[in-house]
Amino acid sequence: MSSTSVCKATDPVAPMRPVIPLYAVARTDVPKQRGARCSNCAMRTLCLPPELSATDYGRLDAIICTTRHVRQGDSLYRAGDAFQSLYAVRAGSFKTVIVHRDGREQVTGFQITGETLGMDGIASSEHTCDAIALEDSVACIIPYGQLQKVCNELKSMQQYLYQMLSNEIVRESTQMLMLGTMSAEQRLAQFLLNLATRFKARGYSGSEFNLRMTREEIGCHLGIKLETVSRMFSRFQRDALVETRGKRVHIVDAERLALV
Amino acid sequence: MSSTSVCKATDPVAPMRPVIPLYAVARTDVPKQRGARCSNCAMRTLCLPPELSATDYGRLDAIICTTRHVRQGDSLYRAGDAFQSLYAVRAGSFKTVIVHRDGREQVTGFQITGETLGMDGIASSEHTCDAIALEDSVACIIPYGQLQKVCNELKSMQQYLYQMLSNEIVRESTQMLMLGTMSAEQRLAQFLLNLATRFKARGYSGSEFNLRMTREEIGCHLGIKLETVSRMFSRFQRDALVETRGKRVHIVDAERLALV
DNA sequence: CGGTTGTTTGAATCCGTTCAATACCTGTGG
DNA sequence: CCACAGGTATTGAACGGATTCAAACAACCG
Repeated sequence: MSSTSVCKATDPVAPMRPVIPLYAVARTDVPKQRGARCSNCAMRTLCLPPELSATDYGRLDAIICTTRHVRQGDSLYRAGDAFQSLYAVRAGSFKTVIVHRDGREQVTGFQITGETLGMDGIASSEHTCDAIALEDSVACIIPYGQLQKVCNELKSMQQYLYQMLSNEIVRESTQMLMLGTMSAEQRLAQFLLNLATRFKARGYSGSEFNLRMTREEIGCHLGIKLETVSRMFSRFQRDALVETRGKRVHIVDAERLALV
Repeated sequence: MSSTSVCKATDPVAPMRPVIPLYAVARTDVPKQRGARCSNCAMRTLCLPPELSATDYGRLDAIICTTRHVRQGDSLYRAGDAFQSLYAVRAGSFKTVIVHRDGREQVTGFQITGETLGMDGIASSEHTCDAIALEDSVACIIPYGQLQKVCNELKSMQQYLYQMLSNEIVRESTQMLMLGTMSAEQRLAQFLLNLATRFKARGYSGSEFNLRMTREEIGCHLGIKLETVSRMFSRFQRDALVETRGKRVHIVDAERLALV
């Protein structure tokens, strides 16, 4: 999620191996801040195409020059906001939520370091969901108009953007499969294994981590009630698949968990 | 869905007002066929950006020159197939299905005339779902590589492609909301109203139409069992919201149906 | 330290599933 | 043309997984 230098530093777990060092980030909630550089960002392997030259990075540095600090619970953008930029999570984590007229809420995704936000806004020039910080977080601002210009000259970047959009489509399809066909137990198992994979890809432990979201937010993502989430955690504990203590998660037997 | 000249012509309902005339299409299942022309296709307002010049259309005609006829039940592409083209439905209709290792199936969407297929394949150069024809259908083949070239010269087309991808993301988010938060009754109501809107946008009746999919396929899309779909149809009938006779649907009271 | 928020667990209830039987529709072949 | 077959749709009754409501507990913050 974040390096120890960022945010509240109350996390004694995930950053034990700070494999991906990040710049120190002031805790003040300054809306924008210069100084971010793609060219030497530790996250660049996650949000940029792999084969970029030094001059390519220079071009991106000229575009993505601001970051935004978002306090826990605050929004990066809200449904209805004019779409102007994509965002990359530089530190911390977010949830994206769509709210129906009648108040129904669905968490459409959780985004951690190196993942991208805001692609829903391209269609209608308006965001269709809220992006809320799960902890004090930092996002890189990627102005869409300028990104397009870069894409016109940098074909690999253009291709990468198409792929990111398509990836989001595939991710959501998978989530639909989960919501449409799986039991509460299976949904939670898949959710934990998916999170584990993403943490591992970032150099953190894939078996021990801290959840940044509440049981309610997990339930709202998986289409089940928070009580059910809690019951399933208890069941996993009983069956020696996962150990939990509050937000702390230890996946004991990933293989069996996948077969639930 | 299709004009009377296409397919089995067993549909006495939807094409009663053939507002969108289509070219006659031979019933033989020829894999590819020349002769399609974007410039004078009746569907062009649906799958292309609005403000194109004659020369712009000429460019597209040079690219999208083949169509493919797909028999009911046959696939346009399958999960694992190499991604090479996007597809636009020219006549008929399709469903897209993801199949989990364990056999679980989820219908991620239904595509009718003028809608687009295949965007899931961009991410990994492989399709991730099956696209199956619900009736004898015709799809325009849009070679992705060549489309990219056109996009590089035709900015409005490029923007449109980005928007189409984003639109798909938004559509899937909405579907997730449905799967995650709504009762069986509400899901079916929303589904029917959504279909009605799309038919209406194509010049057909928004209150009377024929379903092209079975109860099982509807259920598989809505995350409920086919028996439940049937029960909800019966409930709507009892409450004078919708009248059905097999695949024939008449939405009697759309306002109340939306409030279910 | 007290108040707030988040988590766990139990018991009763309910919605959707499962299993099963019957009816229907459509295309096929006698 | 009618009868038949096979897939599709409807309906009932019993069951079960998830929800609801409620209460107790734990963790966190000012």
